[in-house]
Amino acid sequence: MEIKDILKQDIERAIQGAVAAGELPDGTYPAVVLEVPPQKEFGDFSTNIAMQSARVAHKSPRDIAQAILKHISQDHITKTDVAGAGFINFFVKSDVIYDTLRQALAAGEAYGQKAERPDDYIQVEYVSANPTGLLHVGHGRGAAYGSALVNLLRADGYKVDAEYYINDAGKQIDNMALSVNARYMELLGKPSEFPENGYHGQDIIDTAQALIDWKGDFFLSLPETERIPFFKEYALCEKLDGLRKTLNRFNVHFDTWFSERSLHKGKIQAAIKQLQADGKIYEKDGALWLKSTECGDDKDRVVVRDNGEGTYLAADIAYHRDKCDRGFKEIIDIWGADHHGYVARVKAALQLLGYDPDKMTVLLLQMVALFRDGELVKMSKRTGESVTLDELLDEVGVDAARYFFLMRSLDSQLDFDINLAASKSNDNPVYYIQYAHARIHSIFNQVKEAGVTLGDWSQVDFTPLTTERELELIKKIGEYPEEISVAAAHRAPHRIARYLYELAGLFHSFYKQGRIIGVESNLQQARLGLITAVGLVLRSGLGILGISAPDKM
RNA sequence: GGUCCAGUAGCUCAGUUGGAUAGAGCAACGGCCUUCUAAGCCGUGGGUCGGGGGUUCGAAUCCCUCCUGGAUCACCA
Repeated sequence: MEIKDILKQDIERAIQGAVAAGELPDGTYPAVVLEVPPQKEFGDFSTNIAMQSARVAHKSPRDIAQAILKHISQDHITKTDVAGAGFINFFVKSDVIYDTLRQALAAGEAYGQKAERPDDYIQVEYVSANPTGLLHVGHGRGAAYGSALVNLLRADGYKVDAEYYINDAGKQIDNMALSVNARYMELLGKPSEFPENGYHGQDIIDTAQALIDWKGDFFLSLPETERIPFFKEYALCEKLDGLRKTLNRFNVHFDTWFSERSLHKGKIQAAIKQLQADGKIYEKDGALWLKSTECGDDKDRVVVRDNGEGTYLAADIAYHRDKCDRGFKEIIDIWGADHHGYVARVKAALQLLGYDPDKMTVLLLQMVALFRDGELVKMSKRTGESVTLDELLDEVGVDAARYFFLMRSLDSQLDFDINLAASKSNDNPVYYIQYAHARIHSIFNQVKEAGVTLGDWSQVDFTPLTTERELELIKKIGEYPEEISVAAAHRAPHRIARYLYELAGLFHSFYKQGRIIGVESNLQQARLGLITAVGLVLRSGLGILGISAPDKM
C-alpha cells in the first residue's frame, strides 16, 4: 500500500473517531485528498479536508482540524500541524518513506502499472489519415499523442484497442487513381489530363514511375476501365504499406485496421434504414437529410446526395454505429482541431440511432506550426508541398520528435522548432531525461567491473538515505503510480513527460551531490537501490511516451 | 455572426475535484570538470496570470462580459 493511501485511511478513521466521540457532528464528509505541499516546511503531505468539511461540520476549519488530529493514529507520522486557513500537515516517519522505495524495487518494471480491468474497455481511434499520400507533420502529433495515450491507459489498467480507420472507398481514392494514371501517361510521353481534384505530390509521380519500372508501358494496352481500377488497388496497397512503415518507425502500432469498404457491404444501408424507420431522415431537394438538429447540431445534414451517392457522413455514421456495437465502454476519437465542427453531427447521429452520445469522446488536437531557422514552414495539402513525417524523423530522430509532440497539452497549439529538436545540446529536454537513464546504467557498469555484489533489495537497509535530495527522490518515485492515474484520467500524456523531466532533474542534482560508488558499503547499497528505482521509473515512463531509454549517450 | 482552442516571466509553456509565498526550460548574469558521462550541477535577477465584474473562508482555475490570436462553419473527404 502506498503512503498516501495509508494516511488517507488514518485520516478517515480519525474523522470517524471524532464523530464517535461527539467532537464532530455525524454526516457525510467529503473524500480525503492528500497533496504534496508546495514547501517542505509544510511537511510531506497535507490535506484540506478540514476546510472542505466546514459546511458539513458547522465548525471552523481549524477546530475541525484539531478534532481530527486528536484521533489520528501515530503509527505512521512523527509530527502534524494545522496551518493557514486549516490545512493539516503531516510529517511522515522515515520508515514509511523507505517502504515506498522497497515497493518500487519489488514491483520492478511493473511498478506503477495497474492490473488490467477488462471491463474498462476503451477504443482509441487515431491518425486514420487518407491512404492517398504521405503522413505529414500534423499527422505526427496525432500519432504520437494517440499512441502515448494508448500506452498510458493500458498502464493505468484499461483494456485498450487501438484502431486506424482506412478511407479506402469514395472519391478521394478515385482521384488518386486518376492522378496516378495521369502521371503514368505523362511519364510515357502520352497526352493526359490531370484531374481537377488530383493529388500533386511527388509521391504520386513515384508511384507511376514504380509501375513503369515494373511493367514499362504494358498498362497502356489495357482499356481505361481496367487500367484505372488496377492503378487504384496498386496505389492503395503501396500507400498503406508506406503508412504502416512510417508509423512503425515512429513507435505507433494499431490492433485493428478498419476498412471503410467493409461498411459498403450493407452496413451503411442498414444504418440509413434504421434512421429512416425511426423517422430521423427526411427527403428534400432529392437528397436524404439527417435530422441532426434534433440533437444539438446547427443544421440538418445530407446523408445521401441527390445523385444517390452516400456522403462521407453516411459512412461515418455506419462506422460509429459499428464501434458502438463492439462492446467498448468508451470510444475515443482523436481528430485535428480543423474537424471540430464535425463532432456535433456524429454525436447527433449516434443519439438518433439510440446510443448514448457520451460514450464517445472526441479529443481535438490543436494545429502544429513548424519552424525552421526561426521561420514558419508553410504546409499545403493541395500541392503536396509539405514536410512529411518521415523527413522530420530523418532530421530530428524518433525520440526527439515524439517528445516534442508530447510535451504540450493537446489544447495548445504546437510550435515545433526543428532546429531545437535536432540539436544534441542541453537546450533539448528529451536528452536531459535520457541522460539520467544513461548515467544510471553507466554506474551499474562500473559496479559490475568493480565486482560489487548487489544485495537483495528487500533485505537492504535504506535508512542511510537521509539527505534532502535522497528523500525527495524517494518521494518522487512514490508519486509515480498516482501520476499515471491522474495523467490517464486527464488523457494527458504530457504530464508524464513533465514528471520524468522533474524526476531526471532530482536525479542529476543528487548525482552531483555525492558519490554513489565508493562510499561506506551500507550507504552504497542503499544508493544503488535508489538509483535502480529511478532507472526503472524512467524506463517505464519513457516507455509510455514511446521514447527509448538509452544505456549510453 | 455561430462554434471550438488559446492568452501566465523577454521567448516557449506547466499549473491535479478551486488551496498556503504562481512554477519550469530557454534567453541574461555569476560560479563548478585530477574521482561514477559537463547532453550535467550550484546561484542571481525577472509576474497587474489579457481587461473588468461576480461567486466564497480562498480564484490563474468556476460564472458573466469585453479585447486579442488561431481553427472551423459543404449534397468535400
